[in-house]
Amino acid sequence: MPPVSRTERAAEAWEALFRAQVAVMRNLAADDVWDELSMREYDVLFTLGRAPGRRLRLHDLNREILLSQPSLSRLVERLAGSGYVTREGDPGDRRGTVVALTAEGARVQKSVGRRHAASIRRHVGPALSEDELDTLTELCAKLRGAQD
Amino acid sequence: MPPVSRTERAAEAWEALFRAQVAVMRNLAADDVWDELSMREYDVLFTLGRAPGRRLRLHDLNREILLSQPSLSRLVERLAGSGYVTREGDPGDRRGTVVALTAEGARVQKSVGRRHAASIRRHVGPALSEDELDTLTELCAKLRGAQD
DNA sequence: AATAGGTTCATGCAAATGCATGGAGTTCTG
DNA sequence: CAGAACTCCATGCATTTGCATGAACCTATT
Repeated sequence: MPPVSRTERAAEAWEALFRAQVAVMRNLAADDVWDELSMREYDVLFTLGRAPGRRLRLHDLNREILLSQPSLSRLVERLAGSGYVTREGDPGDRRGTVVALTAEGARVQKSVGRRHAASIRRHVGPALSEDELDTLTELCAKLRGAQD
Repeated sequence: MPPVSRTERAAEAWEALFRAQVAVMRNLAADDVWDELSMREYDVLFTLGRAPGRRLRLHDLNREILLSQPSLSRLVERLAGSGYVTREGDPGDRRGTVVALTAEGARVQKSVGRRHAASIRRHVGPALSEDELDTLTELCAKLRGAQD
């Protein structure tokens, strides 16, 4: 067996992470829980729900969501049209737009989230031991923390 | 500290994996290596390059690529227009379309792939130790293997 | 062997996405 | 403090995507 360089290990790890994400995502997407919200819409509402005051600047939201700035702008526009979020100017920086989760948005997020969590339990839970799940969480957090 | 259920561990692990994927992906996308191919196009050419005979049925390709069947069909159509792949009927199953990497397609894939690998080395390599990279690879492979 | 049911792929069409750009506001600089 | 440079967001426009559907083919049942 030839020696494996750090570069090769990094490439392997990323490849494995990416493919695992694709495989799991496909199964999660196939589960019948996305009747009220698309996955991306859910991601936005979920991220807002975690934020202090259930509100975020559009720009900050954009750092969590893998979507271009104009696309996120329009996704939020649609969510506002559905009554799930509101958009108001930031008094502290008048360029900014603050996106806030509404009560209805929180309700829908929780409703979908409950079913989504069950879906994750089914697809991810049985794949690894509890220790392995913890290790995976730790390594992914570390990897994420090292970005930019 | 309250006890943590298996369901919660699974949700945490998936959340961490997903967020890490987003963060790394963002950095990889920002690197200046995508002038000849988009990331999705690269993914298709890369996947074909690994396949036996550098060719795959469209349906099999679709299992590796996170894209709907019609979208992949048209992405392959565009790649064929660029001369990077060919499409021919499968003699064994005349419903099928076999997508094959051309020499030019392989050349472009390698050219982009070299720079992409360097990009991965920079963004993923320093984040974890070599043992941790190996562990991450192993856990992701196991997770992926447990899907469907 | 005929028919029903399933599989694989392509196409019409509406919706979503990204890029380029511009306007409004903020911060930096000399 | 004037103006240049930068930041944040929205909009026009072309491209890409997904959904619904249909055509062609394969397979199983009787």
